[in-house]
Amino acid sequence: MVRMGRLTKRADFTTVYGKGRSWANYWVVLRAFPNAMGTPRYGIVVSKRLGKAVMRNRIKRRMREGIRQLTPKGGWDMVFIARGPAAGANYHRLKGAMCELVTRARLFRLSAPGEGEP
RNA sequence: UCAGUGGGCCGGGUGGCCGCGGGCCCGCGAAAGGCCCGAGGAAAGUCCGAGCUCCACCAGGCGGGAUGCUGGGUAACCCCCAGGAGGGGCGACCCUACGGAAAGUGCCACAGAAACAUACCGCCAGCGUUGGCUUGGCCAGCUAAGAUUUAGUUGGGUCUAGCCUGCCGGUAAGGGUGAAAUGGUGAGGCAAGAGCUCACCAGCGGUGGGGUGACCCACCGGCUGGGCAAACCCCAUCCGGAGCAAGACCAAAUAGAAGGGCUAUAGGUGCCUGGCCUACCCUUGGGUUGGUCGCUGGAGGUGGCGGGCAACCGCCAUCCUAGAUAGAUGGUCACCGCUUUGGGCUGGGUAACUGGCCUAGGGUACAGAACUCGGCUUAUAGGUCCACUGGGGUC
RNA sequence: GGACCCGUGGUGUAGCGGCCUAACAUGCGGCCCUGUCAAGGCCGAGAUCGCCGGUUCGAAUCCGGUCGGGUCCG
Repeated sequence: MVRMGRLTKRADFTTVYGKGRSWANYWVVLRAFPNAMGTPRYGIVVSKRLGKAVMRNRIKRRMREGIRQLTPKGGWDMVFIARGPAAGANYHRLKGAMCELVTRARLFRLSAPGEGEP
């Protein structure tokens, strides 16, 4: 994931948290809010409650890989928050959970249909 | 072969597809392309010690902290090595906050005579003494037989012996306790006892010898009075404080905001003093909360030679080996290792036992650099190597 | 990343090395009071003092280690 496509500042996270809508399932919470730059940006939150540093880094790497496989439409800031059961989920289950949330939020690009199924 | 002790090392591999960070080259370019590099033994806990940066600087004191057998190593250390002492183990070997209780203060609950000052109970009876009782002798009086005398009885004013009580004295052996009781055991000795004497052991002091030293060995001497300093403390040695969110620079931004103190006044990183420095300082409120540097080549790794018992040190050669910043070093699939459980086939051996192949299933740890090193501590599936100890068997 | 603080009944706090078999408040259970509830009164239960070692005759307390919570920084 290129630097431009990431949420890096505390303020960006606060904005998405405060003003954005949210969707959730058993593993992941998605919060999203439109931005002004026309390209999507992503953020990942893994709480310290999910494990030690090795476990948290593994979850973040799997979620980054999941985001890389998605092609949503631009102009939105999205924050994926891992919930407790995500610590025990493998990559495919996490990707499926993230795809489901993006589909429900109708953030997939219209020109690339059929990306919904994991 | 079984059980164990000490030390070292490894801690998955190969391939496909899709990706990430950094450096260099080529580009106008953070684009595309090419080449190279990219987690650990603990990266962890942040428990010690340093480098580095800032606090303007210097000196002294107070306060505080740390260490604590000896000698070395090191930049330094609560680290490491070697040795001593004490303790544990049959042994290889292991463990130890291991200075001082004759500098002072404090504490030692309950129990106990008593917890550190010597009293109490008890034991002894040589000498003196108060009172009482008993036995025997002596003396005096009375009564009976009556010649001195004998017997009985009364009285102690006298002596002796014993007992009780009190004072004085000799003792520290004994005193159900307690975690701990004034050296221990045995023998002699004594009025009773006691290192009072003797033998052995433990402790103390002295002399001589060995060792750099902790300490050890030998001889001699007199005779010995508790524990706790991870209680305050004393002694010796060491330590200024904070920490890379240290700190420096660039850009942007609010506002020239309010209050207070101003020539010995304010400030100067725990406090005080002195020198000295700054001229403005302090408090409140507000703004920025972006980028670059610090940032990775270092008490560095590997090999050889030399010194040293060792830790380690010196010289030479050679190598460059992570630098992220919502935080890279991966995701996924397949196969193979390793290990373990069950089943089947099979080899060696009389047997106990031991090996090979196939198949089904399980497991494959602890854990992620964040300024950098040296240590310590803690976590860790499994595997492997070396040296050694004890028991059993065979030759 | 760094610097610190705290662990004692369900909860919030006390607690001189021996009087600790651990105190107080609140909460909990039962009884009394009341027509009923609250308040009040009486009684009771509830703690391996986070865990593991060490010092001491003796540890909640002193000293190490470890685990779990929490706070602060520019």
